[in-house]
Amino acid sequence: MHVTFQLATEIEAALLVAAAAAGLADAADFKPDVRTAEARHGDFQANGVLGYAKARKLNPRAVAEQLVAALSPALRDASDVAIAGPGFINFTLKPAVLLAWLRQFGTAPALRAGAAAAHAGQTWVVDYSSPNTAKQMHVGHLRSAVIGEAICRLLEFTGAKVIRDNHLGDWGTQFGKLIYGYKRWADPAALAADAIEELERLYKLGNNATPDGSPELDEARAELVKLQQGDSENVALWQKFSDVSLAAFQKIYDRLGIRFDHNLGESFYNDKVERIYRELTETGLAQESEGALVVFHPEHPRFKTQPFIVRKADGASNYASTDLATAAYRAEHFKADGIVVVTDFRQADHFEQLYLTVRKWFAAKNYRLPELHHVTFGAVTGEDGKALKTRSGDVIRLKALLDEAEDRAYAIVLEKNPDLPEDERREIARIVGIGAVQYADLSQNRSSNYVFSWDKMLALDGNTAPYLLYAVARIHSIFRKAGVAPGDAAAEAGATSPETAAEISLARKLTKFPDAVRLAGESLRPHFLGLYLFELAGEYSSFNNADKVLVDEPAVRARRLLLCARTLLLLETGLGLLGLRTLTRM
RNA sequence: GUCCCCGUAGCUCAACUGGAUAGAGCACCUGCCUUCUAAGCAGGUGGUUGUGGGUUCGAUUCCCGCCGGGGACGCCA
Repeated sequence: MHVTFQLATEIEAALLVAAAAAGLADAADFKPDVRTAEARHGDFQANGVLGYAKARKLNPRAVAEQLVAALSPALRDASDVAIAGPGFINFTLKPAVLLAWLRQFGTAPALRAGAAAAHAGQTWVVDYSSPNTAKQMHVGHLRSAVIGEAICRLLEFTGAKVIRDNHLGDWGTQFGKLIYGYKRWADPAALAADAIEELERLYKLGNNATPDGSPELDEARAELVKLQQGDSENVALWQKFSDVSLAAFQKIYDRLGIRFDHNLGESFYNDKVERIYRELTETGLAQESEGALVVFHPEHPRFKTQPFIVRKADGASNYASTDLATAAYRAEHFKADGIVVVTDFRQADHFEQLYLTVRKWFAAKNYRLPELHHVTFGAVTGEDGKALKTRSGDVIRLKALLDEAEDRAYAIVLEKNPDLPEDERREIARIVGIGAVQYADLSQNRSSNYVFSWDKMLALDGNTAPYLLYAVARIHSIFRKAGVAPGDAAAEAGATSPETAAEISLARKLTKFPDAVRLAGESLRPHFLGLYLFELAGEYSSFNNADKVLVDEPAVRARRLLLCARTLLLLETGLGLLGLRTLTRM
């Protein structure tokens, strides 16, 4: 039997054929709207009949009956078809079809090939994490990094060439103060021990020593001017700041499984802004206002009066100028088909103005316009809704958060599995602890603020990474005991179609993986995949509890081993797409 | 003042972008380990989806008005 990766798409196509065959009035306008259904209704449901019938003042159930009568024999053989409610068409796949799908998409390459159609041949630039240099990363930097990496992996899996670009905050007035502090108070021993810690201290000293209106502030500004004019000493210092910062960031990124292709920060675009001023002016988009160069958007309720300032009155560039230059660079140099920027929601206005401007600018110059996306999330705050602080008043550092996560996970491992070797306990603690932190951000879809809580971030019960990892570990355990590798062809050879309620329920869930990946990829919301994996792990756990795998009957054993192998494949693949590592034992 | 986001069970969150009886976890209660890992499974208690209208076959979802929380609004990024 032939099955496709996206069964929903296959059913949708069959319904379109049926619409034409049934002679529906303007059948070409009929949109089947097939989606995954709640299990009690079937595997997939077509909702399109309702809207179609309503627009033409037809009885939706009668239209549904016409369509069902005209369905291809292949689809009628493959599924139970039922008309329900006001006019839904429900499709429940037969066990033999479930088995066929599981056999056809039984390997990682097969899954990847099936999913790759969505963004095949496209190049996407993803801009995420983007911390400021010379400062430690804190918990506020976590979400962009975790969500951004998951989006990268989803885009790659769905066929795109992904360019990971860390748009560092590595330019601006703060460097004058940092250089001022560095030249006076730098402690070589502290720099050697923990460079970024020392840079933070020097920045604070520099900042405190240069209050508004002071001659010290003029000196700090002079340092900045020297840097901008290419003074060799200051440029060398700036380079050193960048180097030690990136090295420190990479230690965090390594723990999160992140590696950037480029670190093109604001400094990279600093000399690419003249063109922006010129082209925005010559296309009539920008105008002088109070000495600055600004863009208004007359069609917009607020941006018709709220300016997008692309050049300051003193002639200097700002965030807007470099972001415009960045968009052009990504479109032209990387030939991006899509650009994704991941930041917290407070920058929503800025990006709305930016993208409005880019669209008009590119249209006026006849440049090829990539898809432009701003992926937002809520800010991380303390219990009081204000910026997050520890008891001592400092922000919580990302390193401390990850350390704490591993420590808590280690304590649980010691309690649950004291007999494992120490090395393995540590490895489990790393994967479970970091995974819990990642999943805390990937399991929810909220643009409201995120109130930080250690217990929430490091929760190990319920809808968390450990629950998913535990299901993975249990499946590995079964294969260890069976003495075969997951996916072993001989072990699965005699598999029959799923039969028991738990087998069928699990098999049905497995076939929904493509829909979860599609949904998460198209909407750039990884939590849809997280939700699916959680539900899949739940189905597996129920199955694991209800049906013993390693039984004597060869056909039953084979089909259950197949179900285990596919569950493992999809859980490991899916968790990998979210950026989590998995275990074989825990 | 203008505009944006958010408000769902005691708590933390879902709800496939308008679909069917709004679902999970935590907490609380009842069962299940001589049986592939109990970091688990089965079940129970818990809802006027902030609020009042509107749109329609159908609204947590869209529109309007309130209430509450957060945010952005001319030279920071």
